Amino acid sequence: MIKHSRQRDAIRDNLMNRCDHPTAETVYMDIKEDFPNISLGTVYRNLSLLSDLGEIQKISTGAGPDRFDGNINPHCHFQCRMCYNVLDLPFEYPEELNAHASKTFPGIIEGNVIQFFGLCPDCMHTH
Amino acid sequence: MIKHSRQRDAIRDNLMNRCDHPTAETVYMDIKEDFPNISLGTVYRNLSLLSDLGEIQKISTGAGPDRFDGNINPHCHFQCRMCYNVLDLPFEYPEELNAHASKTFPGIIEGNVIQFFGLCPDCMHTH
DNA sequence: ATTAATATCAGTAACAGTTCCTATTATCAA
DNA sequence: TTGATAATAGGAACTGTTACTGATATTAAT
Repeated sequence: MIKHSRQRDAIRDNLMNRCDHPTAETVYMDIKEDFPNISLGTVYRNLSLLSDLGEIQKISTGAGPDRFDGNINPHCHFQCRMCYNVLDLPFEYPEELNAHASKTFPGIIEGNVIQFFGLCPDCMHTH
Repeated sequence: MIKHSRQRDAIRDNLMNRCDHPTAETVYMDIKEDFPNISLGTVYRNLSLLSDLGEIQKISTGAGPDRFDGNINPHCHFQCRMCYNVLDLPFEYPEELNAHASKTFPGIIEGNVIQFFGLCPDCMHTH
């Protein structure tokens, strides 16, 4: 049974009201302004819970810490190989991929993650 | 300047002669049979180097340690959410994705990673 | 409203995976 | 050969994350 908590609300709200893809540490620093005593462990625990509940999305890129996204609509992410920033990709998500892959796979495919990498607009110009 | 090393050869050969997707630890244990004194750090350093050189592929799934793949042909991976095993998906790789994404992205897209998740054939049956 | 049960908390220790450091050894060009 | 230096073994250190603890907050039942 899940009980309400002000800290969890603040974490959810923080993620819903931003368009970037913050790390747990970033969320922690932000929320500290309203909850000076909040613990980093609490942030991790709730980000993990919200992700399990499907309210937010966890993004593991393999470069640096995990990121989190309040937007759970299917979309792709891009990570810059110079600044490691993560951006949304505004192109239409290829919904048919799961069905396509399922045809030749003897297990059960439940979902997929598509990540692009390269140079972000900023790093492309400054380099 | 890169010098030759027997340890690096062994690491490369190990990856090339297997079809699964071992962790650094697994490669380390395997190679220890031929190089009893090899260091885990050496394995990590060379896996990272070979990956940078494009001779092997690093797979970060966000669940458990990174995996490595001696097959650098474009293909997709599947990770089981129960046993965390990583498998190759034998379907035709959607080569056009980069071009598709580039149309609406103001940066430079250099590559992409597609990962599927769900239940592998083994866990599908035993559950 | 009070109470009892317990989910969540803050704080901190522990943990896993990986990288870094140092003195020694192996490789290779001259 | 020999000299320069890349690579090594071994282990310490680091980063990101999870687990543990006793205290606190939330909820349902009285």
